Amino acid sequence: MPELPEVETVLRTLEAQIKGLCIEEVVIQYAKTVEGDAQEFVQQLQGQTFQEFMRRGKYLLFVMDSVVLVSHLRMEGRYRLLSHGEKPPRHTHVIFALSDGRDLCYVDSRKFGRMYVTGKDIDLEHFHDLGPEPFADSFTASYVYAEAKKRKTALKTLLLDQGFIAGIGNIYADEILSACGLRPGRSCQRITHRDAEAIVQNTRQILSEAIRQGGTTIHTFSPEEGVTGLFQLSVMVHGKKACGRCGNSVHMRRIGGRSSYYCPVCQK
DNA sequence: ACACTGACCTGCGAGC
DNA sequence: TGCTCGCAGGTCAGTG
Repeated sequence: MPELPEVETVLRTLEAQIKGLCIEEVVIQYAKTVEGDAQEFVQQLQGQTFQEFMRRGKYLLFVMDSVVLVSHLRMEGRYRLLSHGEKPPRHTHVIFALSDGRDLCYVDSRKFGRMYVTGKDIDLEHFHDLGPEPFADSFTASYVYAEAKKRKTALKTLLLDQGFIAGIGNIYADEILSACGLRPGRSCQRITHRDAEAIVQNTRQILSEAIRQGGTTIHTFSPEEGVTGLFQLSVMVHGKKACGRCGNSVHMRRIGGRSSYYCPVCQK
C-alpha cells in the first residue's frame, strides 16, 4: 500500500540507482498497465534518459529528455532492478532495458498500477486534480478548517480525498487521526480550529518521520534493495489490537468503504 | 454538486 | 488437507 512516504522512498532509491541511464528497450507484458497506445508508449521512451525524479501525491514522475513517464503504484506496485541476465520476478508487467545492462522491472501482483507517457509541459499544481502537498505552504490550518466545513463526510474520508490533500492513504489517515485524538468517523462539520491545527502538524510530523524511516509497507520494497520500511514499528493503531499510546483495545469499523482503526480511549 | 458504491485484480488467511 | 469466501485498498466511472 504505497502512500506518500513509500512513493518518496521508491523515488529516492531509483534516483540513486538509475539517474542518467538511458532506456534502450521497453517490453510490455501486461498491456493494461500502460494507459493509451502501447506502441506509442514504447516508441516515446526508447532512447530517452532519466533526467529528473519527482513526486506529486502518490504519483511518480520520471522526467526524461523530451517526455515524462508517470507511474502510479496503486496498492502493490513496485520497481525492481535486475542485474544483467537475472530473471524477472513473478508479476512483472513492464521491463525497461537500461543502458548499463540492467533491467528495471515494474512488478505488480494485483495489476492495479498504471503508467503513461506525457509531455514535459505538465501542470504540477493541477495534476490529476490533486490538492496541496502536505509540506506545501498552502496546507494550513485555515485551509483544513474551511474545507472540512464544506463537507458532510467523516474526517477520515476528508484525509483520504486526494483533492483535499495529496498523498495520504488508509494507514497514515488512521495514524494522523490517532495522533490528533480524533475518531475517524467524526463529522467534518464538528471540526475546531484547534483540530485543524493538530491535523496539519501531525500530518507533517508523521509523514516526515515515515519518510525518514523509509515508509511502512514491507511488500513495496525488498531487503535486497536495501529499503525495509521501518515506520511499521511506529504504527499506533492501524491494524493493531492494542493502542500504541494507552494499551487499550483498538476498534475497527468501516468508514467510506475502508477499514478504519482507532482507540476509543485516546480518540474522541 | 456532492456522496456513496462497485470494478479493477490477485494473494492470503479464516473457516468449514 | 483442500476448498470457498471475504478481505486488502487507490482511483475512477457510474449511480443516486
